[in-house]
Amino acid sequence: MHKSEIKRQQLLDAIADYLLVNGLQDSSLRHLAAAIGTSDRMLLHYFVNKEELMTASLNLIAARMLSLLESARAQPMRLQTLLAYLTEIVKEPRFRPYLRLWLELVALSTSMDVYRLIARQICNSFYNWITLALEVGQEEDREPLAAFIFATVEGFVLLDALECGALITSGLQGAMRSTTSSAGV
Amino acid sequence: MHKSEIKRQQLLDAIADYLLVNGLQDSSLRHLAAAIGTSDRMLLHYFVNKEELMTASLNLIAARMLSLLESARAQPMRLQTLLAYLTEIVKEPRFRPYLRLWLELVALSTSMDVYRLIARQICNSFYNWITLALEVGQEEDREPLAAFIFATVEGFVLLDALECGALITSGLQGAMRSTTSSAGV
DNA sequence: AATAACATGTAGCATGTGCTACATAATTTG
DNA sequence: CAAATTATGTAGCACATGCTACATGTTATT
Repeated sequence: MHKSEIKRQQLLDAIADYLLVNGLQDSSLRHLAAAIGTSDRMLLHYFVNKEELMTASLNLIAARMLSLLESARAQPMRLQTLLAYLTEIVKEPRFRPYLRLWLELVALSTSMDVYRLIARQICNSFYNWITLALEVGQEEDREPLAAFIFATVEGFVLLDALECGALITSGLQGAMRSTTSSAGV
Repeated sequence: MHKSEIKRQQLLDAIADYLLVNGLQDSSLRHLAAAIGTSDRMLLHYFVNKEELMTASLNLIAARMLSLLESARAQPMRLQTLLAYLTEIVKEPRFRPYLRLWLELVALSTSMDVYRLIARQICNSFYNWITLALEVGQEEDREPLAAFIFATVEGFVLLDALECGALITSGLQGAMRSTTSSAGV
């Protein structure tokens, strides 16, 4: 790998860190550059324009996120256990920044094409992860239940962003009740 | 009500419409003004600054949303029925713009203080609405189940923004299975 | 060592944005 | 009707942003 390639990767890494902490709003070239100790001039030396920079950074973030997910893989679990497990994970400091950024990506993807692709990609990573992490009685239940868990957990991510911790706790409790007995029927 | 108050309300109404269609990204004073047939100069004549304008518009949107929710109220339903009902509602054209905007509000609220308050407010409207729309066997189940429904439906909103219709359908199906039998235990 | 390729700094342009200053038309009010 | 208040236009400022031009140092290649 050429030296410039290495430098490029270092820049991307630093930018990814910045975006995870600060979100996508305060990410002008000058801000980014200042935060990682370089200049806007340099960023445009290593990337053809801002769009390429952002795409590359977000792809890196998506990749990191995927490996984070993989590192959190355990034995397949039943619906209830998996839900509780994911609810805990969602609140972990190492996951939260990624989930926040993902939320922002989804929200922005409706009006900014650049973000849609990556948001979808991360969406698929999540869904696939859940699909494999789920232990089901009948195989035909797997995909629907995974999608259901996915939605519920994403709802928790959203509530977490609003700092509605109480609602999450209560919500998980609700999920438990609704899935143990026939409480909801 | 003074004439200028009326005009102010008309402007707010038009701006609310614009925001619901175009989101919060392309909402510079000049854009807003052009879209509703006036000038940035006029907007700053009726509002002290952009922040006040946005706050007022978003409050109006929140109020509209609340009355939309009220108009969708029906007899209290059991968990499963309510989930299916809400899943339908989420996709309705008259609701979708509000949900999209709400998603954007939540995503931005982590980095922009202005939006946090309104996002929380709408959050509470939703939750309260669900709480009352739910029919439970035991009263102690109400709040947890409401929070659970809330999270799941918000997850659907998020998936809807990504145009993952298939996942929503599948997810609802999963919710059905998990709440009817002991599939998940 | 000479030359080419790359790295980095300084300055600036074009555009967009929130907002203001100053002026004039329109309307209300005494 | 005169005066005061309100509405609206035009111009522009100050700042941020993506990006470019030009120059100069720095490293690599022959």
